[in-house]
Amino acid sequence: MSNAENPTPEVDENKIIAERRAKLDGLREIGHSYPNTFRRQDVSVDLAKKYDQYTKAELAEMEPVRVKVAGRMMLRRIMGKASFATLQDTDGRLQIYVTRDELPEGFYNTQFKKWDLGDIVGAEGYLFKTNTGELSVHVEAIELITKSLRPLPDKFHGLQDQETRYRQRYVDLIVNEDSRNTFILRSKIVQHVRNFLIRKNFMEVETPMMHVIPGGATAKPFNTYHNALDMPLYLRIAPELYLKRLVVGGFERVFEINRSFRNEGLSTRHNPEFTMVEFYAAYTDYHALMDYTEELLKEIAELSVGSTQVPYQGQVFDFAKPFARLSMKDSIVQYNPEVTLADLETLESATALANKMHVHIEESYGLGKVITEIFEEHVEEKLMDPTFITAYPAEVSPLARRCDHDNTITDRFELFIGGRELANGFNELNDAEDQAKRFKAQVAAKDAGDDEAMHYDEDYIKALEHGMPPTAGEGIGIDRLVMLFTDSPSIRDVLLFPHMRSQD
RNA sequence: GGGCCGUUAGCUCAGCUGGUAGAGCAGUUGGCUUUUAACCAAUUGGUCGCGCGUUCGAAUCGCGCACGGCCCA
Repeated sequence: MSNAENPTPEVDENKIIAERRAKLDGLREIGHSYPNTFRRQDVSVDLAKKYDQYTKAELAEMEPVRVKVAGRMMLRRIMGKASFATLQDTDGRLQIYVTRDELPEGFYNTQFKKWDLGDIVGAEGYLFKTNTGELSVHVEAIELITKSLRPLPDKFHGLQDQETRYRQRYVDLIVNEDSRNTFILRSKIVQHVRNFLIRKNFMEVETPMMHVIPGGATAKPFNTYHNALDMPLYLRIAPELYLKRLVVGGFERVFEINRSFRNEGLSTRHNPEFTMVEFYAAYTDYHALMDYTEELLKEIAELSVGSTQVPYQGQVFDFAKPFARLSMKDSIVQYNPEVTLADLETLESATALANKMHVHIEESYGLGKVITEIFEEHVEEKLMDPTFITAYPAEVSPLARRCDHDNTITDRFELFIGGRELANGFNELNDAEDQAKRFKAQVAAKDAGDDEAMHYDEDYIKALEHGMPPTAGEGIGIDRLVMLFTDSPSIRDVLLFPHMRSQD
């Protein structure tokens, strides 16, 4: 709340708001503002489910169905001594029918007709159907529960302005049903992910969001500060290293639906804070995780769109068949016919290829990094139907276990759908000595100027030295998942309050 | 960071090659007891994102900035 010396300036007052404030003053004078005494007993969707099946005549003949409803008044049609209004409650809308002669003397003209669209009202009465067959409440008592001081957007066009929809999501949610449905579905998807993992015997945990050493991903962190401890802290870039400490501790199957923070630019695919789920399972390998992922996404497809054929921005992705599984090198060859596997065998040939394909590389890159850059530039965006890319170079996978028959690559995969990375999983590196070496290589890269490279996490090494059972772990981007299954072009469309630049 | 587009009434939008701003909805007033974006009549409402410039005159042209959208890096 703003403090007393600095009251919030009423900068954008206009005539409409002034009129509504005057109406509120009138309500206050009769001692009837912002009451919390109305107890709603019925909601629109339940009533529709139960009673929409009856005809006007049937409803008129049966024992009157008494209801008590509440909602925001979205539409109103005043026809002299009677009116219809449309109330919007949690999941739907319901029409009410109000007549002058059934309300207390004078109430209809001096109260009801002075209420505004956007006001929240409570009404009691009985159900009936109108001549045009709409289930409605014939009102016998009605009251204003919450006065709204600001006008709603156009009742027909809703709120179109993207910026206002993001900045004032509450208005967007009131007037745009699509937006409301997107976030309802997001909630269901998150719930499904949670239930899926619990069904697979994972345990949900919560680990620190403020890290002394940011780890678990290559990304720039946000800095913060603990005053009492007089120490710098970082907002987590990933929960990975804490979750694996838990596996060391004996919680062999854990997951965390986590908010993580990365200090990078904003785009249609990136928000500085984002949600993912990470899960780790001991005595399992990454093949099993790919199987889980297929199963989970197929279930979410059916939950979200009722089909395994998922439309996204004019395309359709197929979740019915097993996802393609392709090594990174094979994918480069498959999607770039002019390239051969031999081109990817040595640093020299791969560097030559990168130059030929206009892929930017640095002197310091090893073969694995060069191959990864080529993959990211010339394959990723072509991976439409769900595809697992496997065999990631060890050089770009500092936390993944090396492949038993080729120590330059790791037992790792990423899942791509619609040209976007959606998940990342691998057999976890549980060799403390190898992990220590990889951290040192990361620190060297950091010293050489790579500000996304990892720190050396001594305590994590200590944990691994106690012995971590062979484990596979995976992270799935929840925001991107929701984008996919709600056919949303921008991550901002699936974040209730996307980060925006300050308006001042 | 670069390119393109946008910003006009509370909302949705017009506003041409420069002549001082309009509609629909919402609001206000009146009419209407089964309406459906109700309807009919009258009516209020604007720092044309911000700043500088060109011009007799700028919502309109130029430059800069802010915020947003899309594309690219």
